[in-house]
Amino acid sequence: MKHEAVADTPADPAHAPRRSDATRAAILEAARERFAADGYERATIRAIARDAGIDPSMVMRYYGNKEGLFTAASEIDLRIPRLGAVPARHVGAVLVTHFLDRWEADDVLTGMLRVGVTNEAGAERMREIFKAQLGPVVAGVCPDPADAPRRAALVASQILGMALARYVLRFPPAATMSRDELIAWLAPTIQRYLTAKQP
Amino acid sequence: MKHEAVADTPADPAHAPRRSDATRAAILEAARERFAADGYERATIRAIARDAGIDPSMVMRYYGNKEGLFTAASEIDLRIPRLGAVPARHVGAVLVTHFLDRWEADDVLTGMLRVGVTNEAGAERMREIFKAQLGPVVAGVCPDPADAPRRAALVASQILGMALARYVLRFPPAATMSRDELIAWLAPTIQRYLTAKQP
DNA sequence: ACTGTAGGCCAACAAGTGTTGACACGCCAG
DNA sequence: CTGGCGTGTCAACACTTGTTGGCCTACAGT
Repeated sequence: MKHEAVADTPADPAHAPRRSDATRAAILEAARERFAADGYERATIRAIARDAGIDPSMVMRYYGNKEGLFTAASEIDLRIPRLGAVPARHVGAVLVTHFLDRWEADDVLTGMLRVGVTNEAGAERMREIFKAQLGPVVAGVCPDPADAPRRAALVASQILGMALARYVLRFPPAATMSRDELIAWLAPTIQRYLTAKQP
Repeated sequence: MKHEAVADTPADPAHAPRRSDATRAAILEAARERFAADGYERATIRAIARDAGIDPSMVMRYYGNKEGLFTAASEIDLRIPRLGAVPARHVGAVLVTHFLDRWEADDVLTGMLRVGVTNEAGAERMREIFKAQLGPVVAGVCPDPADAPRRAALVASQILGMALARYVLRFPPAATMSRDELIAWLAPTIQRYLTAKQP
């Protein structure tokens, strides 16, 4: 309880910059990489601290415990683009392209997937992220907002499935297929899930 | 090295039945459940042994080490049906239906997914299984055998993505959607991946 | 009946885990 | 200058992990 005032939410944007901000950022970056590469259990606090070049006890002081660190490290923005501007017939292709980009931009999404599969807190985090960020976008382009959640789930299943096969499991054909070919195959699927009438 | 003669491959079908076969089976069953529920790291040998009602050291004697146990516990048969008999236009629906059945029959596939995502040996195992069991079936129904691997990867991505969303991550809409509705949505996707001309 | 051996349990090992508390340095306000 | 506080290290804790070796029991072959 001693360091409570220090350890509590650093998310306050109006907070004065602290001298330790660089360390905090280094910890977070190292944590993201380790969680992405190893999953929750095998990503040890000691390894993360070593990567960040500091003592493991600092991680505890700044983030409370391992779960707190994970929570802080897994604040994810899918950065889904506005779909209002793109022609309704192309939203599938735009979405697939975006997710391929997003997945290759950094290893945050791979980490989310690795942790979400073996850790209930990670799974809950994924549900929140997709509900909050993909849900509204789907609701904006599908015919009847009432079945937007179902359509979003279908879209998520295909997007996540491809990411799983290509970036995590590394199925040879999925991992080596060209980006354009992949888009050509997946875009119609996503398009149909988004806009086709209920089968 | 002492028990080498006992610990070596029990897969030999012409082997005399041993008194310990019941114990071996109990260990394997407990291991499958634990791996499925907890993933590789959190499924401890001690917990598996407790479930099987024996001492942890027995696991070591019969399966060498944890990885050997996993190898033995993850011999998986997808039980994909012969598609030669079904009309070419229905293979998508048949395949989706089968995989939903197979996934709900036991928790072996969920375990495979949980372990494959965080463990390289598990990933390799998944690649083998899908290549050996899904590959030939796809090659049998798709127009040009040359691009069968790509089509199989696409099929796998959608199948695994749905299993991930529905059975592992438990996305609310994906987990609660009715089986028939799910088939109606997914079957055309699989059908297209299998038989449509290259886009 | 006797003996070897397979089946099983117990206790322990070394290593690694998350986590904690005490202590040292250096900055900044008073 | 001096005190307090933020930043950081060190050493240790209690615990769990995979794994090992010794010992006991009971069955099977002779």
